[in-house]
Amino acid sequence: MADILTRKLSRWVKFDAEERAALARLAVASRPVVRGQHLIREGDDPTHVFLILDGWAQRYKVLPDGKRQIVAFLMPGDLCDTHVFILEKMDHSISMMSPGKVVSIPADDMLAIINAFPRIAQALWWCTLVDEGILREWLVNIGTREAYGRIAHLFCELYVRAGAVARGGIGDFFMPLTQADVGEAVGLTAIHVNRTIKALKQSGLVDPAKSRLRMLDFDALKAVAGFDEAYLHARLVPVHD
Amino acid sequence: MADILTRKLSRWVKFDAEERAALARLAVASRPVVRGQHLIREGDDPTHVFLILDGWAQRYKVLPDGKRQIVAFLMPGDLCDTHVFILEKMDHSISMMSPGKVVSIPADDMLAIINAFPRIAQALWWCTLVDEGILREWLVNIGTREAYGRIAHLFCELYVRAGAVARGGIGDFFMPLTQADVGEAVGLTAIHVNRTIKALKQSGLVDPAKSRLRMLDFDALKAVAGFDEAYLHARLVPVHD
DNA sequence: CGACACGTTGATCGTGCTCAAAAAACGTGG
DNA sequence: CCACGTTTTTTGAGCACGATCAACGTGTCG
Repeated sequence: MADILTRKLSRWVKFDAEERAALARLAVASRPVVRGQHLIREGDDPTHVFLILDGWAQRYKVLPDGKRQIVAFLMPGDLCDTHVFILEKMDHSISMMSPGKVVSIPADDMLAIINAFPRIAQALWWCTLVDEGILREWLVNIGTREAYGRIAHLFCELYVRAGAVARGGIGDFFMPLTQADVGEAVGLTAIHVNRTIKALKQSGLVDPAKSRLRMLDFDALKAVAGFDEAYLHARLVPVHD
Repeated sequence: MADILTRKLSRWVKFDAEERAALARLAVASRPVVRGQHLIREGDDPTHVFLILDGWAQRYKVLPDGKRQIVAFLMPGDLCDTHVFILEKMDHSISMMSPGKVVSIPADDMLAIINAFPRIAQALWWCTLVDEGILREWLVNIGTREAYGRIAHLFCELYVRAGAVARGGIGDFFMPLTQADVGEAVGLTAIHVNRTIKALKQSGLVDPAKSRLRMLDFDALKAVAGFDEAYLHARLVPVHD
């Protein structure tokens, strides 16, 4: 169960037994978290790194006028910034979007494993670079696409990242976003998101149910989104849930 | 001249003589580059890291329909992704926006210095985290602010990052962006950027000249932009140009 | 069963886009 | 140094995507 991190990192680097053991040791003390619970808040001094074992989280910033912008979604296997603890203050918050399980890894443990296992360090670097790539792609998404393609693109990304891609481009996966969340992620009003999703539904591309997204025609969705998954730098076998 | 990197990194970590020497050795073989010249292109296999010694560069992605999105501006002292070479393929391009000078650092040299000098490694991490913070802030900017505040925010950031902030909030600094560049960075049409800059000018906030931006009232600009520089995680003395 | 979160819909308004064109600034070669 | 082409800035008019305001439905859980 708790080897999600190992499985994720194994996409890029093949580990030996010792490395696997070291990774497994990181994730021993998991704790349950409820929906809406914060892992860390803007302004906090980060002393730990969080590993999501189960559930989805969101990384976001709030403006003085109350507007929120979600800047990332975190899913099982994702590590919240391998090195945040270098900074003195978080410049954003992270909260759970669904109940789940997380592990808090002390900075020292993180540094120790990085120093002891260069191949693990490299895999973690890979993750960091992929996260940055995702951030850039979100910028492209918000900056250049209009609502229809923008939401389609987000759905494509989540589908791939969730490791849920199935043959035939038809499937169903856990996706605990409210329409308001989608809006805050792609820079649209919840109302407009609602209308746009309705259009996507009517085009026979997706069919959102409670906390799930049913993918009806992934190829068509990719086409309307202009989705090219190269930026995810995925390799080897995807993780399944 | 070539110690810009050292000066930048010294914002966060104080180096001893040996560390300074190692950093200086990285930047020996600089080469001149012209405006528009590419340092690396999407799809390339990155084998080097680039250090900008002089001039500004842009990091961007192009969509099939020809739309461009600039995802970062790079200025003197900036390193283009300490670890890109881990990836097999660039997912974006980097080109010069002005003539300048750059250094190509082979991956091995980069790794060597990181392994030999933990404090340098830490400073580079800091840079990476700041770059990510900037990316997140851009997302917030495009996702939540409308044109006026959006462009104001970009100007604030560039002013601070250029190390040009002067007492009184009045000053003048090198900023080689065309209005089209601004548009591609913040997700607006060049035409709308033009009208919006006109408004900023008429409000007495800024006054753009050829390749320069004259800051007329930084405090007022910060106010309309909702600019909070915490995300730049700056410390100690800023670098001056 | 009642409260609250989430989804859905309508009507209207406005920011920013599109298309079109011209003026100004710039760079390059004769 | 001026002529010329190119890039950049500027302006106008009309349109559309998405925001805003205002309800109302629907589901879920205590």
